[in-house]
Amino acid sequence: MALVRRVYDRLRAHYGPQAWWPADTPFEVIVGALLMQQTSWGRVEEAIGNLKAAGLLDVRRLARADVATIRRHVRAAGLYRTKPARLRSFCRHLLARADGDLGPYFERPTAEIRADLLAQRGVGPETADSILLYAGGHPVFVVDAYTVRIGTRLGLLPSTRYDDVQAFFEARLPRDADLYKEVHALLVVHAKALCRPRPRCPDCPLLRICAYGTGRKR
DNA sequence: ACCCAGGTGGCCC
DNA sequence: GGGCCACATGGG
Repeated sequence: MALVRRVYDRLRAHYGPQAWWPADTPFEVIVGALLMQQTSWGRVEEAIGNLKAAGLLDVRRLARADVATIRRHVRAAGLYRTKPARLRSFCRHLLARADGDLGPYFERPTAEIRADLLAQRGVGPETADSILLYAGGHPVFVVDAYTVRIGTRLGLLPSTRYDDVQAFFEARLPRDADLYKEVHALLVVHAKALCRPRPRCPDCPLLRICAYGTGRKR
């Protein structure tokens, strides 16, 4: 049986269903994705909470707000000299491109949307794919540092380039957005729990799969 | 006092 | 193409 599938089954059995991304609306997912870079979810949650409390968690409001005002609310998410401006810039793009309406925005071929997202400042492959998958429901597999860490530790990845890792997983899983969401979420949860930079292997659910577990692969 | 975090863009060879 | 580096806050 395919290894990737087995990894998923074990993680799922160990950690249970994840139901990511935590957000009330697709727009909130987008804001979260733009803020999430190189910080922890708690900081993003705080930033989004601040925006929400200020009535700013809205495409038009954010598109019109002062960068300084946005910065005040999202400061805790770090990188405050880049993120606020990029957030506003992205909102302006959504207005120009789809009148701020995400329904139509996501009703195009995946590759087209992805190219459009990647053209925005501050949107790289992971952010673009997170938006596609978790806000738009498009079946693209999201790769992050954890995916690469676990994949490498399992001895699975011939290349660690983003597109290669993505293609690797997409080739080994049915093309299903909900499945992609769960697999990605489980990889993150597992990396946070046990697959740290210095791994703790004794009760790892991937024990006889991971090279760190028994010294054997498979 | 470190090191790390669900990246990205710029620069260098 | 691959390999560094800055970016900034807050937590362990």
